[in-house]
Amino acid sequence: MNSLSPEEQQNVALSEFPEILQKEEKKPQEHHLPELRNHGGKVVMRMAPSPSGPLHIGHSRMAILNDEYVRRYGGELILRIEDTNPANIDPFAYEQIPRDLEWLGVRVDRIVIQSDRMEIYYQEARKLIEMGKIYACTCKTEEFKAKLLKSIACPHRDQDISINLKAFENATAGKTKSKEAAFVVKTDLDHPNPSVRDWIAFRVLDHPHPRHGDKYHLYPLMNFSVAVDDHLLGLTHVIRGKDHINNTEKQKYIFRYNGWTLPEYYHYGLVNFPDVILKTSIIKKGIQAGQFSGWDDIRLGTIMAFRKRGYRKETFRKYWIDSGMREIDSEFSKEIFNSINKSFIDNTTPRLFFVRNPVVLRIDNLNASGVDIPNHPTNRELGHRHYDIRYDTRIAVSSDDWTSLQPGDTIRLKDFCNIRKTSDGAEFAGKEMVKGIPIIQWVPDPEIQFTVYRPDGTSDTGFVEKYIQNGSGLFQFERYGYVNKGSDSAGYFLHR
RNA sequence: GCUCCGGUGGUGUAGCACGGUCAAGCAUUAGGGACUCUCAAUCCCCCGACUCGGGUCCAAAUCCCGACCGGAGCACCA
Repeated sequence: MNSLSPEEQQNVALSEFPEILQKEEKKPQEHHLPELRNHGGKVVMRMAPSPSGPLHIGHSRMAILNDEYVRRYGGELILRIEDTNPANIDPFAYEQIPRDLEWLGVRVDRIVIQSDRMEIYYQEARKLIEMGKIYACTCKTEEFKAKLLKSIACPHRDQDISINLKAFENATAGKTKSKEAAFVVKTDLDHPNPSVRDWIAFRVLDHPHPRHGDKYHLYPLMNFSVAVDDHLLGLTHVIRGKDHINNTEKQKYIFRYNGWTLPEYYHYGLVNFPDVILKTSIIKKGIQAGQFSGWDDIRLGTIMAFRKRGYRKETFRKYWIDSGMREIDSEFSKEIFNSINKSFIDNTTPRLFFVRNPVVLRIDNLNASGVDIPNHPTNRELGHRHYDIRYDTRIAVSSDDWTSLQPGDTIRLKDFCNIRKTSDGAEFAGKEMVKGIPIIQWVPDPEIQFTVYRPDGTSDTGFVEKYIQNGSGLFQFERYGYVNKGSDSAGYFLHR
């Protein structure tokens, strides 16, 4: 069977086992996301990154999952920038996050910045204080924790509402010192999970905010502002990482006290990214120390870095849709990701020869006047490139190829001619294709030095064809890999 | 330690809500082959999994219990 050509194989299958082919025609097995619960028509969804830095590959999952569902059902996708911790903000992120999302093809309908909504959180807090659901606590952090661990109420828990209100006004007015007071949501002191018992909703913090300077002194913690916004923004479904499961439990108390309807929650499993640098704190330090060139350093796992290397946005989407929304933790597969990416680029990417660690040869008796090389093995639309060849044209090959040969060995310069290695150089060995001999890439009249930077921090340098100057974007360097051109002399390695 | 969640081939998943059509599908990787002036693409073939032990049932990957393993959270980060 294997000795037949593909068409012959097809024919045999067709005549002898028609049911096999029919079966395959049934469905191309497109992966798709499950239906959402209670999605009565339109949905309102959100993604909520903190502006500690640009988005990375991990964020892309949440962005694409949410975007996919809003596209499917219609509705609204909100980008909510969660900047209620002024100590962990990189102002650059405010502008870069929307750019990252746009590049990913995520359609954001509305941007909400939490620090612009402080008065709303204060208002909601006052309401809950008046309802007796939030109290001001002036315990020391350690005492507070210790008590909760034993399910013991702290002395402030039942103090008069007027005291709590007064404390709140003092705190918002900046009359309270950091750590001197916190505002706590009453939940259930007997809740099995100690972290859900009476959790802190606001903290006093004197740290300048990049957007608001010293205007605010009392900041909501994530669980409070998220709950309030999820309701006020009309969220119908929330999709986020499993690390938020416990937060969901806490947030539900705010919904319950206000009589608000809960959104449907989904939590996808955590993804482990081996060998990918994602932590913004590490990246920041590295950039400051000059170890990384910036947020788009190709050694990083940021969206900017993937983009710089030439990945297609479609790859992110397909990868995350394929991964689904299961709650199991998983490992990011670079192999699958790259394979998906290749399927998007292969047919439209022009080929070029690149010889790293080059050896420049003069070929004795070179008998040719010119050569045309196709830019793609099957896609004719990409045309071809032409070189004039003289008897003394110098030719570069990769030493990786050349040094493995013995004098007398013959190889073929792809799409051109055969050469034979001699004791001190090379000689012409005919133009006709000889089956079975190795075929290598080559560069005539080598002039253009090119360096390929690789994501592992290494680089390769050699000669590339001069036609690199005529194009931009992606090339496939034959037998080497895909490279995204940065300039006429350097580029970034994408994948094989 | 406590709380919660989860365990399908090397990797990513489908199936599990309503047990039989699943001696388990797809993709990727590894291997073999066809084709090919790339060690690419394409095509064909092939290796490979329901964590374990009990239970319910005519029938369990699917339901129940236990064990084991893994993950997350554990309070002034998001």
